[in-house]
Amino acid sequence: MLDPQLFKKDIELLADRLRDRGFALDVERYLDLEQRRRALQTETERLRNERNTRSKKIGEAKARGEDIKPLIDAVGDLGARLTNLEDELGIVKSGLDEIYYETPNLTHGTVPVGADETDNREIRRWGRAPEFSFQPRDHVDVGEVVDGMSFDLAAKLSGSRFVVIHGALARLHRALIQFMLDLHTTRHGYEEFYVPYLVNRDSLTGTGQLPKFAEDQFATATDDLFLIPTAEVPLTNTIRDSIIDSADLPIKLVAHTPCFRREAGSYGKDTRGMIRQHQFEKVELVQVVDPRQSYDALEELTDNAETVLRELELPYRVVSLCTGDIGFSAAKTYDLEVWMPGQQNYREISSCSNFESFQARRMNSRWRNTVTGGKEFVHTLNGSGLAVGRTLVAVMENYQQADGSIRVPQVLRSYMGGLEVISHA
RNA sequence: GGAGAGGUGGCUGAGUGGUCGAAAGCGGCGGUCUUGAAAACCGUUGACUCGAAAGGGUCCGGGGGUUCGAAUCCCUCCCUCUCCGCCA
Repeated sequence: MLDPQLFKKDIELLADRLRDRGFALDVERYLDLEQRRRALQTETERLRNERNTRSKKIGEAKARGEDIKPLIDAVGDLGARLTNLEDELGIVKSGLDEIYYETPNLTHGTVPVGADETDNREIRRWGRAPEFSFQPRDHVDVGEVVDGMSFDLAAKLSGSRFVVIHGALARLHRALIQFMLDLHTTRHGYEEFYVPYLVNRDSLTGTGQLPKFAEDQFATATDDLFLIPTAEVPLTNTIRDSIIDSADLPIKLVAHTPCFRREAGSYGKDTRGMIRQHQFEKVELVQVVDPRQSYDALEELTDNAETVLRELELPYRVVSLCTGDIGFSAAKTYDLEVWMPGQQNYREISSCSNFESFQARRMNSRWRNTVTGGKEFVHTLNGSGLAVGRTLVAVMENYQQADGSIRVPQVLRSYMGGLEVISHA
């Protein structure tokens, strides 16, 4: 949520800035609602004041033992008028809330302006694409050769966009998780968290998935709970409705969780393999910081995620998402894209964002500024460190050998009982 | 799932229809005393919101209701605790 003052002070300027990211702010509707809100609120508060004053007088008169009947009669239909006004005000306010909660964040000045992903800016590249003396397979074929991955079996159990992994490949998948968690907790200063995978409406609203993106969430039928689309939701919401001591900043959290996404509207996209699944594992990094440090924190967090790829010796590039491609809640986002030999292309494997105070305002998460003494909104950040399923895919494709076997990356061997090559799951 | 007890300010906790945004204690802040500190004593101390200010409004788990008036009464949901049942 943006600062409502931005709407009040100069709505046209705001609308103009939001246009960069392809969002059409309904200025007319806002102005109409805000004008009515003002009038209704003033009148409602005036009537409440009158009711409060009269009621207090009745109480005083009763205490003195006077006849209060005439005073009660004099109140008349004040209560009914007030109820009507309050109802009307409530409707206008929920209209305004809709605007506030469904308006995306403003982007940072360094974010490239553009319409779609073709306007994203490449920041840097690391590593060199491996050269093969044979035609490299994609991960589906590699998985078939080592017999460790089944989409048919998953379809029988659940449907499309699921996978069953077994044997040594399943262990490799688990090794990636352990490796990532150990790296971030021992070298990057994050505290490991175990969190619920089902969260309530308030949590999803806090981080920005609701109300606008309800169709992307898996919801339970009888309880108002949702499967988390990312550990960002439970991790970031740990600071909801709280005031943080400045000495406790920055807060750096990491968790491994499954992530559940309906992938509504991506029916024709990435249907082959395990690139886009309804369920996947992710190790997520979250930082809560002093607003003055949030852009330094974004660089640090991005580097934390990159370190995973460098340690795994997977070639990648860093891309700054443009205004037309950046997510709803983010002020600035770096995507990490890993080289996929099977597709001869870079594919997103991590997304690192600074949300500035957008989530903090929704969550009412503040810190006590020791200099000014005031309570101010914190800045929140998060990033995948990394998406485990896609990392498995990247390892399978980059480490494949002519016979279809997979070399185990050096840093993972201790997690694999010393295994160096997976030739059959 | 069944039975019961609760949810009040940073914390503990009083308050069962009216001058209650709320006693008291603890904690915090300021002061007196002290070389300094502790103790003691005195004072002070909730949040949000509208307003230039004066001042107004809202908030006693969430939502709804009764009433001129609700922390207090009623309904409903959520959460915590105790006992029983079930269970990884």
